[in-house]
Amino acid sequence: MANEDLTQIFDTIEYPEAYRITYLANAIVFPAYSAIKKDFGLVRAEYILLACLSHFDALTAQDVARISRRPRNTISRAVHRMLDDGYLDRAPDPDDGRQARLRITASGKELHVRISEYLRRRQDEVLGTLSKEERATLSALMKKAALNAAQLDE
Amino acid sequence: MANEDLTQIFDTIEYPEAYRITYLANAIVFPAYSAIKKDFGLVRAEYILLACLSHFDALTAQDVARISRRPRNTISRAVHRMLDDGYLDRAPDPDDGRQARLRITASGKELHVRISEYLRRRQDEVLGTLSKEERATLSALMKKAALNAAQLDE
DNA sequence: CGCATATTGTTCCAAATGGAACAATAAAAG
DNA sequence: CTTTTATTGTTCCATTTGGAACAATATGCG
Repeated sequence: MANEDLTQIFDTIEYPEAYRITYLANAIVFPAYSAIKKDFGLVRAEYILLACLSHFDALTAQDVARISRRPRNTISRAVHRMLDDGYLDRAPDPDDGRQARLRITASGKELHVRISEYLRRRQDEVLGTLSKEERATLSALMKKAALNAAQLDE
Repeated sequence: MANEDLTQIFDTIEYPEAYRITYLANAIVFPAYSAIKKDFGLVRAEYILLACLSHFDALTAQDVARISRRPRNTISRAVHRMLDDGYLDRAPDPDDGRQARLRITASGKELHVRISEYLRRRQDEVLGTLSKEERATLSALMKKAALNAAQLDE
């Protein structure tokens, strides 16, 4: 250790892009996640659920699992808690007895708006050194890769 | 659900860059992580430990915790398991009785090389649609942001 | 139709996780 | 020097996590 530069690994690691991506993800999500847990008592699967349902009309638990790449049972538990707390509504799908359609309630939406602020703020801090153009470029390239990733595993 | 486009959220989410970053991180890390756990029986903190020690001469457990943004106790446990398995060496710091200097062994390094392959391969799949120039641009911008993030919390 | 196979949501259980408190050591303050 | 304050690594404990098995329903195929 000593006072070596702890960031040299950004260049020496065998998978530099993957490392930087996960590093950035951690840098954004961990502090925001801690604050959200502390201030609202929500675990990650729960605010992911809110986020998904805020941007789609109605989803099944399975949809949320796919979108968020989390195991179904994690989502299942989150659904129960959010139902109990009144942030979600659930209605059986008339065409398929196995699945249920989930919708966010007004109070769920309101909670999501408050939580998004935490993530948006931390995102802006982490990306604060990029110029407007750099940030737009980064964003566009990440979208391209993310669309590819989404397609890879479908 | 229906067959709506599950990727529309990339554009509608309140924190688009943060969302894309974590989405990409998940897309790369989750499959690789599962495979590593299955094939080598290592949990995440353990291969993170290997990765850190493969790229620094000697680190304390605390250094690793800082580099990887994980709680100290998680790292502490990983250190014990890796010591037992012979992937690490530990020596008390002569100048500071509280800390111990960790080094990777030859077999630890060998294991790290094999594991990196999983991450590198998945990284290349996910970034496969980017041109060489695009990928270089993405990589450079992420490094800039990551360096900023590293500085933010020190 | 009838039977194999797949999918959805759930429960079970063992393992991983992380906050908090702790002892040991070091550094800072008086 | 003595007394606070900080840091390191560890253990404890409650919570979260995710793989596996499960029942219920749906789909594919003969």
